[in-house]
Amino acid sequence: MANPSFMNGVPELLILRTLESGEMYGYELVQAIRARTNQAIKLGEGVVYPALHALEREGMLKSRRKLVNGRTRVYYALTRKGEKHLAGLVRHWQQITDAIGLAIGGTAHAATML
Amino acid sequence: MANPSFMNGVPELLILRTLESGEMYGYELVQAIRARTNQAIKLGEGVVYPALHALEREGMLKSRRKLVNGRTRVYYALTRKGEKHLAGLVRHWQQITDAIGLAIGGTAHAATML
DNA sequence: ATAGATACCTTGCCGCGAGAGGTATCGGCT
DNA sequence: AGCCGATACCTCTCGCGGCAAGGTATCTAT
Repeated sequence: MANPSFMNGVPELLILRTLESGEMYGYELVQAIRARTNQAIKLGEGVVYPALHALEREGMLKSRRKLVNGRTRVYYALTRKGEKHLAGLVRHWQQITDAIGLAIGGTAHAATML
Repeated sequence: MANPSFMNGVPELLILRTLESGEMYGYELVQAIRARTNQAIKLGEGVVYPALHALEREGMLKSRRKLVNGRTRVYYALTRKGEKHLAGLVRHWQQITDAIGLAIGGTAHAATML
């Protein structure tokens, strides 16, 4: 409860970051993330939609409904609060990966990577 | 079961990688990881010990008991299988972080540098 | 003697992420 | 007309990883 496993919140991070380039709707977001990560990370709708709802509930996002071709789309956009939150998440993620990269990369012998 | 949340297995990775520089016992491992990550990542004993047992069960590690100063220590060392497994984990982790770094780093402008 | 470090271990909880399933509309194919 | 795949939204439940907390025992220093 206090420490939600230092590794969590990546989907949240990805969603928020992707939304930084402009408002998007859920379905679009799912594919955008897939594309942005070169298919390496595929968040399903079962991850994205609930996250979107939670994020909006917390005031990180605001939504507006739009009717396009008879289909309803719900566009989400970052709020100021969401932007600040995102900055923190990015910083945190960078810390984590730096730390792990340190532990993984540099030890006794240099890795023969790349 | 098929896809155990692309983010999992980091403790496992850290443990295996730390063990690469030589055999260690659980308690030592906990502190070593703490130190190697500059206190950024602190795996508790409740994470490390079960992981160690599982890893041994799977043949990634082998252990030997050693008596030092009247205290029992269980030293764990990588097996060949463990080494191969570790290599895979590292590769996978690099993919993930590259992908996320790509999505996070390059906002609008593509970062497909060669 | 008491407390803290060393060293091992297990239990139970919980939240995240994933899959599967559900509704509905649109377009293309036959 | 009928069908299917893509588009677009949603929710439920399950599994499991990671964590805190708790439990045992020995050694050392006060």
